[in-house]
Amino acid sequence: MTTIKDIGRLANVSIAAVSKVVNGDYSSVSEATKERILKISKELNYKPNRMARGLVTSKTNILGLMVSDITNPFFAALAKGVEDRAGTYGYNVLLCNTDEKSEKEITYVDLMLQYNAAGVIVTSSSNPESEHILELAEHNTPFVSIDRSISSNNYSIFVDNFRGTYVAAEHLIKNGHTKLAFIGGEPPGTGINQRLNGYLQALRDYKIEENCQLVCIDSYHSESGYRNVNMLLNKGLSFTGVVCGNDLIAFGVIKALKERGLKIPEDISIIGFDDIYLSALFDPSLTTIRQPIYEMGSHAVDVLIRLIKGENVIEKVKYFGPELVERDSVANISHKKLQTG
Amino acid sequence: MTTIKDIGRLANVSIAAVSKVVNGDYSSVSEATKERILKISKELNYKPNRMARGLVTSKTNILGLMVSDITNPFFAALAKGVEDRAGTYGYNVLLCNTDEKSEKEITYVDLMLQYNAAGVIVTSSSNPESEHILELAEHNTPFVSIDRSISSNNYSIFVDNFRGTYVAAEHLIKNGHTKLAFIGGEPPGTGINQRLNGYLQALRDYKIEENCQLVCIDSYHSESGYRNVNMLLNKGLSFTGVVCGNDLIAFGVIKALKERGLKIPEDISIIGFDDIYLSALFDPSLTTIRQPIYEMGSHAVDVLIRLIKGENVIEKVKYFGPELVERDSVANISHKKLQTG
DNA sequence: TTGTAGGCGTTATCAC
DNA sequence: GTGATAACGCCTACAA
Repeated sequence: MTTIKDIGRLANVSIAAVSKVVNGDYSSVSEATKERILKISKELNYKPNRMARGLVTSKTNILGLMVSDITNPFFAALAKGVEDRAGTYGYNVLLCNTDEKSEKEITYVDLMLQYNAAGVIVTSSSNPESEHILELAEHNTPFVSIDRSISSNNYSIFVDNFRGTYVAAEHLIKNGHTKLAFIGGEPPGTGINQRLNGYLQALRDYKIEENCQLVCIDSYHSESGYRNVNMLLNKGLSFTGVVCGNDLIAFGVIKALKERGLKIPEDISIIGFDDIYLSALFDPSLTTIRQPIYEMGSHAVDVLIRLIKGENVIEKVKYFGPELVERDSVANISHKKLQTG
Repeated sequence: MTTIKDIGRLANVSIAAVSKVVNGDYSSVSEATKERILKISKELNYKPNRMARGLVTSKTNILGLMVSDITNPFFAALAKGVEDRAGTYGYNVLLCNTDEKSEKEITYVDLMLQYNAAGVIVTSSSNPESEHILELAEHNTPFVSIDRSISSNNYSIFVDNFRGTYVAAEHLIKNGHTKLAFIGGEPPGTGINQRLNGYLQALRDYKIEENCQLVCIDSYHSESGYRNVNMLLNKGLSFTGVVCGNDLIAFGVIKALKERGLKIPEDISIIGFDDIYLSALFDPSLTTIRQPIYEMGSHAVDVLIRLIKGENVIEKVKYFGPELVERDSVANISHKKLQTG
């Protein structure tokens, strides 16, 4: 490990000069010494020790990104958006997979604190408790949350979840569906509640009687969709459409329905949420509510950097618009209804 | 930020005593002072500054994990295996997504070096050049590679890729297929070559004439499968089965075939590689070659920890056995052949 | 333009 | 048992 001391010795200059030059500050060194230092540091393949640097500056250029399930392509896409944007600012991102365990989340918050992360981005978690996230604030480490409310006054980014499922349910209704199931994940802050609420509101607005039995709250994995739709069917409940909490759930639902010989969308229409890249590959390709996740990740970084720099951030909470992506998992059954009605 | 100095002052002891106690070494402190220190450090919510610690010990408990595409559930599963295992050793993992760009890989290697990672795990990359990885070795940071050969003598873990595609092709052949296409990703070290070779060897062993036109090497994304199978079909080439470089490619292939009205597996049989969790959800569920990725990740950590501790590692290269997972994307057409033949 | 020196929070050595 | 104190590598006044 070569240090500025080594370079200084070989270049016959003080470590102060070396420090300046390797940090790109040439303001008070002669051209000659600058060249000498640069040359030698390259020859020795000098790499600054960030531990030492971090010790004195008490800041690093690390951004933490905490996701609850890296296995979900949704979060992978988010990670990409965050990484790309962070790169443009010269920051590196440290991806932390909490696996939906709040103990892991606590560990990672500690880690971020102990390694002096410049800032952190936290995403939704199945665990509604978030006090430990506030530790970041206590230690003056700025953070922004995505699709998760931590406290009443932190910086956060949401997709309009309410509107998303409202549009989803509405889309089904406009296609003639009146018996709609809802299968969602566990409540992560206000996130899933809003999704549930959007669905419920759509039912109300269109004067459709709501049936509590058709509402399932479980987890955000495909197994949840698989399990719950089977449960609904086993109970003998009837429905022609299901609004899913995310695309993975939708995949599970589709799997279960196919196994039972049901056809999608002819027999049952499905609508997802997120629009992960696999949704277009599925058969049928999934009609879903797109979250502009890449953009949300980018924006989170923008906000975080401003916070780090102590600059002003105007919007404390920013909502992104969800967007209906029509593909092949929803059928129009208005015609059918007229026949039978 | 409370430091050991603060605690020392409040507890009326030296920082040396505090340092010992907070590190769990009670060997040379009285019960009384120990209690006092513990109590105060808890009250002040003391967190050791790892920068400072890392500075003096010149080691951290960070393990780097470099993956080429976090969007691929295969790597997400690997990350899980690595994280879980690292946790049992008290190490934290820093997930680096290189996005298949060697510039990013270089950046991350630097980062690992600069932050004194205890060790790093590198995985396959589309980029065959790997000299920059050797920088880790130059700086005495141990590393182990998964499915990628860096140098002739680094510690590495492979799945037997050759055997994997051999078995895949053999499976198709045993089901009566004689015209087999191969669609793989770009050559990541020996990885893809081995996969291609396994396929070729199976053809030879079963006396099936190989047709270069049926071999496509592109990338590991679903688009690659989609694009290449369409190309083969557009060329008017005939084949009844395709061996895919990974499951994502297989998904793309399936998508393309369905769009053309072809039935799977009736018209064309598909076999993947990896067995990501989505393969079971697909329609048809994908017959594939399973890599025990979680176990491979675990093992990589085991090896890495031994290297970090300077312990002896017997197997420099470890091969894991791939496993055929039969599902619904392969049809037996022997019967058909007999009829027509 | 250049160099000296103090200090960041820890660990670890060595007296007491 | 306890406590000074010297590193670790770097940044940054402040002097020269």
